[in-house]
Amino acid sequence: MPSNHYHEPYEIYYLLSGERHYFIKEQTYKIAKGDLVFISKNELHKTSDAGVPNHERLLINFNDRFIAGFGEPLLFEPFERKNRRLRLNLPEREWVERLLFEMLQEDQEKLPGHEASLQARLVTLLLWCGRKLDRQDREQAPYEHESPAHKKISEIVEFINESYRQPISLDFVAKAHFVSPFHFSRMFKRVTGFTFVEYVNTVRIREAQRLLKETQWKVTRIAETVGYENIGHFGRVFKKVTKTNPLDYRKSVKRVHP
DNA sequence: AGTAAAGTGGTTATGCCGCG
DNA sequence: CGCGGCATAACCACTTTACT
Repeated sequence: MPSNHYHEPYEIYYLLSGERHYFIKEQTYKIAKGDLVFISKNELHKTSDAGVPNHERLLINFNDRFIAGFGEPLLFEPFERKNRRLRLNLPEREWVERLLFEMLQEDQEKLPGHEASLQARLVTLLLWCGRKLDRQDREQAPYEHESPAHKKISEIVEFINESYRQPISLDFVAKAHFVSPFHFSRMFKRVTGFTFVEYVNTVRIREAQRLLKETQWKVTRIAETVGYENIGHFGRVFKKVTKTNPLDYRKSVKRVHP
């Protein structure tokens, strides 16, 4: 797995043991043993320490194409809900764990038909989760924030996600939300796992990558569009996040020019 | 037009403090 | 325990300059 905080494939995360914090898109979840977590394609996410020293997890990554053939919208249900954490009871955990370990084995052994086998199990898992979430939503109260601080940061993250194209400073954001910049800086790091600038840059570069891929715009224009006033600086940040420069990225990702 | 490297002044992250 | 202030090193944004 790349250490990057967003990626093209969908991700399913299952915590076998330990405890984690998981920031996804705009909310932070406390993840306990036996929880399933769903991260959609290219969504920003970051795990951080929850005070428990060790943890084991299982990851599944897959692309649209892998299950596109089924044409079943319910498959993507878990990735489209507001609450991305699915809590399992003991019998459910046993069932899910068996499924996951079977998938792991199929993936390692690569016996004939392993791909179909993986698809079948993934579809089984996703449908089951989709239905359970459906039921849960009707029966239980919706997602609640861990604390007022989490709620506040959630709102601020949403704000940043909408306004990163303009110049944006920690000081401005903090004051606009009635918290001291000092306090905000700490709170943001604690809740999201990102520092403020780290977060803003990541969001901006992700958008820049999308534009490099999907448009023919010049790098200068893209840099401006995503909120950088200076092309040199944009290049430096881009390299730091993606390990490559804008033009090379475009070349690597564009197959045929239309 | 892009990229890279060096220099600058401003911003941010963070430890330590006090307050309620 | 949540919050705000202060000090300051580290970091970052932005410029300048030079190179492909």
